[in-house]
Amino acid sequence: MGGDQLPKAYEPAEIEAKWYNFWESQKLFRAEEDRTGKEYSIVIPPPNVTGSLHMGHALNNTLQDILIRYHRMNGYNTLWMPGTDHAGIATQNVVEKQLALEGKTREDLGREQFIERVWQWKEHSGGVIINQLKRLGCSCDWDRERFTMDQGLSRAVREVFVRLYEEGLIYKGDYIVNWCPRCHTALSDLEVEHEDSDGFLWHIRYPVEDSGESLVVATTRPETMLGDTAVAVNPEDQRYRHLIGKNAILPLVGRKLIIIGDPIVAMDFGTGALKVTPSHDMTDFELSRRHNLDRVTIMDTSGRINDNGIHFSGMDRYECRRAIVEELDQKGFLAGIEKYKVGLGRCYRCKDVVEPLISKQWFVKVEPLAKKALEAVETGKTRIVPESWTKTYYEWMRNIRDWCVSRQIWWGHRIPAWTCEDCGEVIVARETPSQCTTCNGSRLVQETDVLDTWFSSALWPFSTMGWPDSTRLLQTFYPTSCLVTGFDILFFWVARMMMMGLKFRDDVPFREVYIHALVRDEEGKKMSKSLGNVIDPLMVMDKYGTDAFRFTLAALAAQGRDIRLSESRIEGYRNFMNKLWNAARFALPYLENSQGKTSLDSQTAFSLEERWILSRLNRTIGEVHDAITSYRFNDAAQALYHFAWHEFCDWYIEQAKIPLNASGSPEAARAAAVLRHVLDSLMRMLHPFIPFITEEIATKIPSNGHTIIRGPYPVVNESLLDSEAEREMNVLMGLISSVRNIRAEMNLAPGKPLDVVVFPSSPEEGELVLGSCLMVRSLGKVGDLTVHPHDTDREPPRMAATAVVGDMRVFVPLEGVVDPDAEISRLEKELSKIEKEYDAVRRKLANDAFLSKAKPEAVQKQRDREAELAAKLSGLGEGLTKMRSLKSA
RNA sequence: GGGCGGGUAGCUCAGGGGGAGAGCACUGCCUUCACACGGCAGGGGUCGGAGGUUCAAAUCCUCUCCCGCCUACCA
Repeated sequence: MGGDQLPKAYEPAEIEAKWYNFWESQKLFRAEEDRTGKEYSIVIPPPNVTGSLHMGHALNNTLQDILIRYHRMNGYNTLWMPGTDHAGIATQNVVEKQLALEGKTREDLGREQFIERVWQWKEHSGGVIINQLKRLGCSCDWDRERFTMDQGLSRAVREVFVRLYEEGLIYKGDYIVNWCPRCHTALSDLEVEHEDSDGFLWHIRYPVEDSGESLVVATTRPETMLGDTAVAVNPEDQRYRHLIGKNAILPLVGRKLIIIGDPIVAMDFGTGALKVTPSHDMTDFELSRRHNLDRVTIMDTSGRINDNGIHFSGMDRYECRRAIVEELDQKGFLAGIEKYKVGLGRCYRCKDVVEPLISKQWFVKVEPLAKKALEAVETGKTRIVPESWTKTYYEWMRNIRDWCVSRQIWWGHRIPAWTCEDCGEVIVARETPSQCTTCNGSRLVQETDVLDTWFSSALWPFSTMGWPDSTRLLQTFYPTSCLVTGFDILFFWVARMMMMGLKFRDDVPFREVYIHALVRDEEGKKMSKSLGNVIDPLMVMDKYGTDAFRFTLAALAAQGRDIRLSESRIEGYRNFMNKLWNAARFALPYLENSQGKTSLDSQTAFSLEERWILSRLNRTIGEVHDAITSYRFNDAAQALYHFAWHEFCDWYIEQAKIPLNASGSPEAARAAAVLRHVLDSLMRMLHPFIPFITEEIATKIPSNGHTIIRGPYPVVNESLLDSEAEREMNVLMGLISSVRNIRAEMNLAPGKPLDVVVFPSSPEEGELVLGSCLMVRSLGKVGDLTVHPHDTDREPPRMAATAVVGDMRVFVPLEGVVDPDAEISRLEKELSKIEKEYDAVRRKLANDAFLSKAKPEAVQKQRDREAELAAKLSGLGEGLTKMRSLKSA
């Protein structure tokens, strides 16, 4: 034995690298598109090419890998489709920052050169995150890696755009959109982050023409008054209704503003009068459509006041605000200022304050698409887990608004639309047209806008599989089995994939969506670079190993709750890895010749301890299976942790040392066979969670072959479930624990053997203890173990510590060893605890209402408990009485 | 304004109508031939607050107070 020279502590680094290289080089992650049978597929939420692995990725991809590895081991033809997203604005910003360091702007380079530069950057450092995913152990089918801007996906994007356009589901028009003055592009509603910030509500007096009256309006953005074209009041408002139809005069500018009545105006907010600035406010834009109002744009795309801004023109928006307020004040138009929490919209990429601005944009008409996406979830074609998110999904789908898909940036899918400079015809086509379809002119100019990044992401489940071609891959793996994602992109991505999948594949993109929590810091804040509260997953993997990290994430991934990651938790699971490692270090030397000698099917041959561990093993297999298939990763992790550490290591291995050391005996061979089976099953069960250490250990088990990555995954063997063995082991473990407790509480030396006398409550129990006396003596450090026959007169030892296990009495004779006071206080402590419980149970059983109304099982349970507690009380009570009398004697 | 989730041991979190759980931290003993990243034995909680339903409530209902998130055209 001991041929293996395993290090005492598990050292992950080398083992992780070794196995990942092996798996990848042997193509063990490969999906077989031509194999029919049961399939399981997941498309990865493509990380941004700009990205480096953060906690969100780590969690997301660990969970996917668990599902993928689990199904692969269970014999499924498994596809995990990997890839990255071009991340339009984000990536463009990164490269622009690099240019800024060289003192250049993208305009200096020009569009073509700039895009070339982004591609260079992408080729050069865009793969970082892929390597980090490999480091995490992700078993993606890397040969199929895709990129949202590669040729195939670009083709899919154009195909979708053209078809939607042809069906009238894409249109172009002047609308007010969220505009980022820093990124110089429109943003979708979703790309705007809202926050409350300290601000003011300014009250401004607008004189009413031909009357001595004036209207006071309230606004948080006084600078926009330069673009006012109306004043609105609620038609029900008695204060103002007589003014409707008259004109107000815009201070400083002198423009006439029609006073309109519209129910949108809240009478109880501010002054009840609303200044209307159609070009710079979403609500006001709506009002202008309803009431046919003029629109005056007073700001340019950088947030500066334009030529319509009289003498304020050229000012920055905030500079203008200060100047206007000052001038209004000077000229007596300022009626008041109050402090107010203003809702600000910020660009989700650069955090600059978004400006509502009118511009020409492309929109997707989503209502018809949303309808089907809604139905698909309602009818269960796609199931959202946890279910609570379905409500959120419905809510959004029902109130969905058209999707602004054009972006005024350079990096992305350029919109496949051309305008004829001769006749003005707009041509939308899959391929670049050479001449105008209307006038045959050849002066065609392509649209400069690109598409929202999420447009291509929306096609991801089928574009990655070769669509619009009808490929084998699509036929085999679409719809995918599951999508794993965070709720932060439920609308951005999940909802849109649903719409596009149903539209273009006539089927849902995935049968299930598992929505996991967000990883937050210890204070519950979202981890982000700008907050400086990130825990770097790469650092964690370096320090604790990938397996420990993955197991932590799985253990914390309870449904419907955010994860607050703390390093101490990871450390705890690192220790678990070490525990597994050392269990293997112990076991492996015994397994050299164990295979084949004992069949695990012949239950009768096993010892009680073996029947017990095999039963517990199979129950755990069942629990883990249930947990994984219902996305309760934390339950699976906990069941495995508990079984491995507190059943297998703490009890089974400790006990197995006895037969194993009787080398050459049949008991030794059988114990080795069981040890081998349990260790092997445990590694296989754990493999989806912690692939590296389990592969290392499992492949060291003699005759196991080269890898467990393709399974099989353990399945429950019903014939090994053994409630009787579990019950009996509980008695024995209770007995051993009670001896240990006496030893510890009475400060007896840990190494000192204690004699133990047992009064069993039945002949069977006596045989049970005798049958396992080796284990009891070894694990309890027992010297002489005396089991009194059940049916004889039994006199407890004169001076002994007492314990009760079930109905069994346990005595540890302590004549001359210890002060009775120690035993008295130990018993008193124990008794007071039990008495409290006992009283509660008796009160319950004395309650007629309980007896008559409660379920019979519940009553019986309480009766059983009462009996058990009574036995304990009387046993311990007797011991106490005796000890007291001995003391006084 | 609307919606969702959460407030359980010092910390991080499970549980979700009938005996309050885990990990870490803590206390005591132990360097026993797999593991001190360990073993054994312990201590610790009126389950945010108030009502209600029930024989029985941490768990269900109502109200309430905090915390977080999503969403919204009260400027």
